[in-house]
Amino acid sequence: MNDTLSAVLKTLNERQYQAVTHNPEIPLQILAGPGSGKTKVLTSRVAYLVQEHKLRPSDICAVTFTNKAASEMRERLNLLIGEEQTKKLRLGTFHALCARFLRQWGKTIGLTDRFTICDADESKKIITNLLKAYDGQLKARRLTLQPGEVLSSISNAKAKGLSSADLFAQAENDIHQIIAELYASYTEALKKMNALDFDDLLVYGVRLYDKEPTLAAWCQHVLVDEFQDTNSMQYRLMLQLAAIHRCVSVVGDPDQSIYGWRAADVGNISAMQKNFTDCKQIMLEHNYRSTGAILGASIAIVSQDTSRIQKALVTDHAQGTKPALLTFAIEQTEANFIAKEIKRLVACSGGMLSWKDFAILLRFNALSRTLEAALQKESIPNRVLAGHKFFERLEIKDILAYLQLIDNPNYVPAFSRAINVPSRSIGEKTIAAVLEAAASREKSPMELLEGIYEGRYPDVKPAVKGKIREFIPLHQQLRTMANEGGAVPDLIRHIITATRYEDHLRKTQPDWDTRWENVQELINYAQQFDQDPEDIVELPSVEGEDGAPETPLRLFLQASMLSTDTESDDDKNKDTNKVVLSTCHAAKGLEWPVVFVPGVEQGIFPFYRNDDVAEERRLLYVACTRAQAFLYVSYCSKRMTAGEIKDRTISDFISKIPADQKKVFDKAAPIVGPKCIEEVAKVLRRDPPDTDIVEKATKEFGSFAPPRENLLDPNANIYKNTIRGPGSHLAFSSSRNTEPATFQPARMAGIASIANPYPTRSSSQPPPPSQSQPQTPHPLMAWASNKPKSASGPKKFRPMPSSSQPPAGATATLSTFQSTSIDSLKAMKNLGATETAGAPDMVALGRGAGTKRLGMGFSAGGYKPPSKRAKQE
DNA sequence: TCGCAATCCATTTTT
DNA sequence: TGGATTGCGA
Repeated sequence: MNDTLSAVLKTLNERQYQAVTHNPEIPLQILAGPGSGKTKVLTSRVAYLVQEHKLRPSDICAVTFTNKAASEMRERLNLLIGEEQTKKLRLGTFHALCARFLRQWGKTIGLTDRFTICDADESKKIITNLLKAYDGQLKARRLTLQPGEVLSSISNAKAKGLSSADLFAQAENDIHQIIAELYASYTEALKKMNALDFDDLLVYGVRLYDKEPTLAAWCQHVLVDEFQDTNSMQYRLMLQLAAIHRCVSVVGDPDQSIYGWRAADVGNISAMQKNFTDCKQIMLEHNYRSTGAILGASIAIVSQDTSRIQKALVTDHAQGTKPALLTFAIEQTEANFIAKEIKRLVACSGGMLSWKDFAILLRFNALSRTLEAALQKESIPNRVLAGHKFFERLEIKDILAYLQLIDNPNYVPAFSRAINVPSRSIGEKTIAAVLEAAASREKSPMELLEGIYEGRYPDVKPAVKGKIREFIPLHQQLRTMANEGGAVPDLIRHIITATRYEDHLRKTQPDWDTRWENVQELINYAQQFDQDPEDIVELPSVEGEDGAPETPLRLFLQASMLSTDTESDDDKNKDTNKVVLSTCHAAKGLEWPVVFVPGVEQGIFPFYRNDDVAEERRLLYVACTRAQAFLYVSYCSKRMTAGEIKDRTISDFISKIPADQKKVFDKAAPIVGPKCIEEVAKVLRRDPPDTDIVEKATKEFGSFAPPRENLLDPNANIYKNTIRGPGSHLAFSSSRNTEPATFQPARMAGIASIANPYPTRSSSQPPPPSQSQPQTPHPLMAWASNKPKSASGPKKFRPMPSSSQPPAGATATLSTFQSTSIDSLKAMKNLGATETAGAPDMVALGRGAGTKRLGMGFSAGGYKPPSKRAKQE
């Protein structure tokens, strides 16, 4: 066992240690509450298996729920067992692992190795086309059927292992029957174009091991993270992988099961106990993340679920600040409050908290609009987690379509897209004609076009021959390049040159410049991928059944299709100091010192379209348990819904908390004084801020008191009575009635800027004293002096001027690391870490409040929120 | 086939 | 309210 691992083992509590070192031969279930260090345990267990039990990494299969979790695990393991070993692990999502297995052994069940992975968008398009055949029938019966509906029904069926015949047999009405029929024709369509959708990866994976169980012989140990969110196909896969050696470790938390809508089945936890009768269960109930008060409130919420398995959750942390439960008149007020409150906490903490320490967690993405606007208005840098994904952007899909088509000329979605990009005046009609003609000759659409081009086949009805003069030779060239093992970046460059893609973007897209940058980023990604391909470890080969050697192109396409969050492997985003806006779902597994959960209203929590109320409750629980030190739950009495302002009521999840537990929330935002901050520093394991700064700021601020009155009045100046002294001119600007700002000259430049956390946008206000202390800019200066952007100002993210970077050599001290973070592992490894005195490293506050969505992750500059058409088609 | 304008519609979560 | 879809004319 190496030093790093033994150092980590020493940091574990008894239960954690027990879990890590548990006999590998005996199946293990770890039920781990939020913040109980489950990832640490799982990772350490892998390391332990390798180092103590001498398992070969290539014989270990570790499954995560997201790619992000996989790369986080990979990163931790790099430190624990070294990159060399980590690379050999079979680590990834079920989907990614299955893709790998199927490439290798797919022939066993009649798949070709050339299959294309079809993403949800493309699936939807296929369904939309198939649905057309039912137009008349549906209309006649006055029924409507959305493609999305059909798709999710099919997806659900697949996740449960139901065939179209099964679905048909179960059908209770016409709609069900039609869906079952569509399922059948969809399956056939995919088969014809040699494509697998996401669910198919699992379905065929299971089929593979059903047919050939020995193919799992390599697998000495299976580990599954987020086990409560596995669906029945995934569970079956786990069983199959474990069938031979029966060594399994899973980690999960039934309270955090929030993917039922994706056919996840918590029942797998008890199913596992039946399948492995000797299964050992270890509970991790010690929370290292949150204060007692936050845990108390969270438990008060989740324990309303009477069917829930009782589980304790304890913490060593202080009770801390009570979570706030706030009411607002309307969403704008709520959003404005949150923005101001973020600034207040940054100020009151003397800069110990910075933008990146705040998260606003939402039930659904659309709620972010008001908040983005409010943050923007306050010049608070922010980013939307998830949002639009890089690989879903129009310009990226255009290029990918060409690449997919080279790899698989039968893949209709790629064909339909590439053929008319840039526009060759080949529309829907023509494409339909080509597809039909191709089908009748049993050729791929590309083969047919080549035939037409060479005059071997007659042209189709809307003539196409003249329009493909350049397209066909281009395609042939690309195919040759690819077959000869050409590098993907070269292929892409060839595509964009030959199609004059840049011109095309310029002509068709208003924001062509950022799109063009994204294309460049795609090339970069491909380049990087070429040098450092994942999946290099061979799976055992099967006589005569192995897949063809992977071309760089195929590996690239597979990774692209399966990659959702590209940001994780992109370091650029890691150190961005921004407030995070995220859905509650996407926040799973993450934590922040301060968390806001707005919109806790009936209809949103629980979401009105979800029948599974218990799941919605757990979702709120997940959101609340992300918070380390401060938690704000809020709701509005009115909210704009469906274009109309409607009355709203507080969520049952809050109002139905039994009376004796009601005190878990405070009806007002907390008073954040020096003592509170000291406690927070402890919880966050950070150095407390300079008491001088806090004291001075406190004085200037009066009481550090939050707004306490009349939140229900949309025009209320909620800060009016709580901020005194120089701060009093800082009228809270709600939507309309901004009080006239009477400026009081700053007394001392440095302090004034601290005391002025709420700069108004009023034109009567002179510019803040920003240049006053260039040598030692106070942390708070950055935002305090951050001039509001003009209303129509550029939305682009501007990189920080180098002058505001942290001073060279400023390294975080050991104590600032959070105990279980990657950083701390690095720290343990790198014991030479420099200690730096004093100054909190908060200088790097971002300027310019550009919203940057994380999903794209590639270009550091210039992402614009997706425009209407960005969504492509 | 494409671009613009009128119209309609209604707010989820993601591998 | 904004956005997405549909329908029309060039």
